[in-house]
Amino acid sequence: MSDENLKSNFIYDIIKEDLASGKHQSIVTRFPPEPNGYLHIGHAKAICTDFGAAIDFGGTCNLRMDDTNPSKEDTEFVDSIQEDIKWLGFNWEDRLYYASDYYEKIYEAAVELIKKDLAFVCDLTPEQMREFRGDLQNPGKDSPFKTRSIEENLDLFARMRAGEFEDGSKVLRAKIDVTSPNINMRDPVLYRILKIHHHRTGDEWCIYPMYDFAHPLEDAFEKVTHSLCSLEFEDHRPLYNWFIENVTLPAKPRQIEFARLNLTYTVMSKRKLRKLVEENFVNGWDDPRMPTLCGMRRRGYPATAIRAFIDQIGLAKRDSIVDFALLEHFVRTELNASSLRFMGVFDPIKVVIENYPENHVEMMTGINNPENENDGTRQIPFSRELYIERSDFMEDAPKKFFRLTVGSEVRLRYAYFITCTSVIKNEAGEIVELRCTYDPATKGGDSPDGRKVKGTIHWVSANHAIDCTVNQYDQLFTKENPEESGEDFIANINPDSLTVITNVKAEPAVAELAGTKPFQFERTGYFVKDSGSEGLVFNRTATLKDSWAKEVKKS
RNA sequence: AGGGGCAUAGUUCAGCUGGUAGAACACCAGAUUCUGGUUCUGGGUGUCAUGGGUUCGAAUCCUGUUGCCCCUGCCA
Repeated sequence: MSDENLKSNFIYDIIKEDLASGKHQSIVTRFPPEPNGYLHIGHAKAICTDFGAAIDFGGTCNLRMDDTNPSKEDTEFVDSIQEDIKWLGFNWEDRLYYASDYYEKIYEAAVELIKKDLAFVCDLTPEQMREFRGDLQNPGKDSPFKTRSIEENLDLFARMRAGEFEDGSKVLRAKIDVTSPNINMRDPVLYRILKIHHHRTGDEWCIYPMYDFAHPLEDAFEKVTHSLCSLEFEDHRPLYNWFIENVTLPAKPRQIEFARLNLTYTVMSKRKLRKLVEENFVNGWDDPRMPTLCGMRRRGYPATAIRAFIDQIGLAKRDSIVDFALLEHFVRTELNASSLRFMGVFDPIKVVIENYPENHVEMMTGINNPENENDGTRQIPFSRELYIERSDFMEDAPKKFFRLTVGSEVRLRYAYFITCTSVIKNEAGEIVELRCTYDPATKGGDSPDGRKVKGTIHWVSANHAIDCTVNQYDQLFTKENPEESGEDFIANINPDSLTVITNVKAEPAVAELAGTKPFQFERTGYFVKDSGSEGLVFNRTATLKDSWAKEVKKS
């Protein structure tokens, strides 16, 4: 990519500079997820940033499972993570790495620090360590074990590895500065004892390195040049650099932090997402209302839309909340270009065309996708009895209502002009049927006399309609920021985030074509077949923009 | 209170070495349209957090202030 077309952000500025100055000939980045949960749209920002920078500058990006805490991790997640990244369209080729593959080297690094008198084995309990650490106002105090000899530390650390001590009884700590105003520098823990089975190394290890120690080493082993992470690690950077300086390493990576993605009407933290799943506020991690990548995939969001979205939001250091409408914009843009079109009636009223012959059926030709001729056409059966959308008829219609009212003429898409002559109601006063007449000369939807109609509405033939089920998804939360001013986000869950409609009346073509790719129910929205259901079950990906709804809201 | 960060349209971001601000989305108005969709045209809605300073000239440089975020796991 040429420089002019490159997006402008502070990280790209740094990379350009490093390349121009000759500090690096080419760049290496990495995406380092911990395999302890499902990826969400926030991770997509990191993925697009890490892989994207490598692509834009002709470098490489590694995928690295940061599996240093066996108590939380599982192979289930290493599989789903790879699936999601592939789906987004990124390729790590043969560069799939695991922190656990470096355990021996990380151990050696710890030994090197001990030998340099820069690390020691500490017997303080977690509670004691907290006391000794001090707090934001007060400096910490040295551990009484900090004075152990190098030989004793070497011996003790080897025995920690050998499994001689119980979980929590000892840790290895760096000797830095317990009085540092940066709490991360107050002799941080390097290794802890965890007699837990690891999903890859099994029972080979009972001591595991902490993130702060392992991460800079992993980056250096892989000769990562730019290690991109989120803002909360800014305070850890001095520690990151301390390890890079004090351990003998093949490279000196640079950590750069950027702001995470936040989106309106959703939550992004793992803890909160887990709560939604575990307490059944949603139906699993891939529930289409979830901001997880698997959820969005099931919802029908195209990967290309997510990438375009991430591209648009930019990269910076300030905390922000991106408008969900921007994501939807890219989803609609993508889907408008690629979706098949069908007609489906969600809330039917029966229409009888009084002057149309009984038992007669005509086939009308519909265009499958006006944005792409190659998608061809289909045949749609038309007959005397039809269904139209309840909202497409009004008895006392305002002037701007361009749909069906008594005495007005509208076009039935791809069929005829019809005029409503009367309304039939039940005892409760509800409309149960509309009687209409059609103009035979308008077949196909055009009038030979050049007469115009203000509205075009969709329809299905009552006898030919097939029933399908539609999951109508809406925002999971009622507030842009569900945890505004410390509110419990659970209290702001939208009770109407899912509406299931079991008897949507659809044209027959839906049965054969709608399962193959995303489609649009014309005038309604975009849909995909639900991957978790049998039969004709569709998830609403997004509604179409609706300027009439806006008009109604105004008055 | 200590440390680390961040403040530019409603929102997310551009704005390089100083020349009174732009994009996308959102929003408003109109045109086109056999989807009230799409497309097209027009509209900037801003004390560049704030006070002071340097300068002919400051969103850009210096400085004071305020606001917001993060940090006291043997999590990452």
